[in-house]
Amino acid sequence: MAERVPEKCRVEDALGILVGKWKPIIILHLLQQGTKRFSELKRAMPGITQKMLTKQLRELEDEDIVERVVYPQVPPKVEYSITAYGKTLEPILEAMHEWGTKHTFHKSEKEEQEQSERASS
Amino acid sequence: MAERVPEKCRVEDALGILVGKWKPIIILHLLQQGTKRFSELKRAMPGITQKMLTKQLRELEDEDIVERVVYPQVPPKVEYSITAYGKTLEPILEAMHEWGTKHTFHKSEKEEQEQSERASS
DNA sequence: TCCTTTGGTATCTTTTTTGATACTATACCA
DNA sequence: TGGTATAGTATCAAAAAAGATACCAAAGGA
Repeated sequence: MAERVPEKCRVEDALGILVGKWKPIIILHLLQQGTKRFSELKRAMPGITQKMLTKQLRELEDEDIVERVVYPQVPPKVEYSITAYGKTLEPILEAMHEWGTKHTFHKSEKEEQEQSERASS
Repeated sequence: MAERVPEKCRVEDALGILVGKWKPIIILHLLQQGTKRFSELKRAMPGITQKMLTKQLRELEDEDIVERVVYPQVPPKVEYSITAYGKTLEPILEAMHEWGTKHTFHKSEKEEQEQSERASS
């Protein structure tokens, strides 16, 4: 791709949305499991605090990745789902998962190699 | 892709390598410009501190993404380049750049829409 | 002799993220 | 009357990331 006017780097924009200890997990979960309510998400992610989950969901909502629907009930019911736009993230996540899988393998290979080097010296 | 044994999510592994305020910039720069010495990298990224650049480069080196070559000279000369393995990150970065570009557009569209909504109410 | 250059390291401070904990409203149920 | 469930918010503390600044070695040049 020869670009005569070098466009600004937008990698960070994508990164900004995926980053955070919980965001990829939340997105993946909603992509794979469909609509979920708050408490279901929370139960599905052991270790996350309410505050964190709320915050991450709000940020994803602001970016139009996640949709939030409130049912006027008591006790409250709020459902979250991935927007059509949010689904466009899927290829990136898949590419990252694939690369990550290879990387895990690559790292363990490298470690073995280093160990045998140490052993023979 | 029907997976019977659900593999562990590796998105985070990829994310871990790309994340950091400067890493994508460094990787992209080295991918596009080839081998560079430390001072060239630093000059190319206004705002980065020496400490940060060193740290990020070390981490990328540890992950086998970047190679570091020291020339025994005074004053020192150290060259950095992307490894063959590091080049496998390119498709991800490209996908992210592409998505990020669309996202920038999407956001500005949304804002315009919200503004006209406010105006008509 | 002193200054410059390069590629760092060592400390300290500030900012940003993340986590822990307590608290709230309100319908329903026993 | 008291307890439960849901989806939060508010406050404070801890940890992690980033930034500012000072320092170092040793060759070469003025």
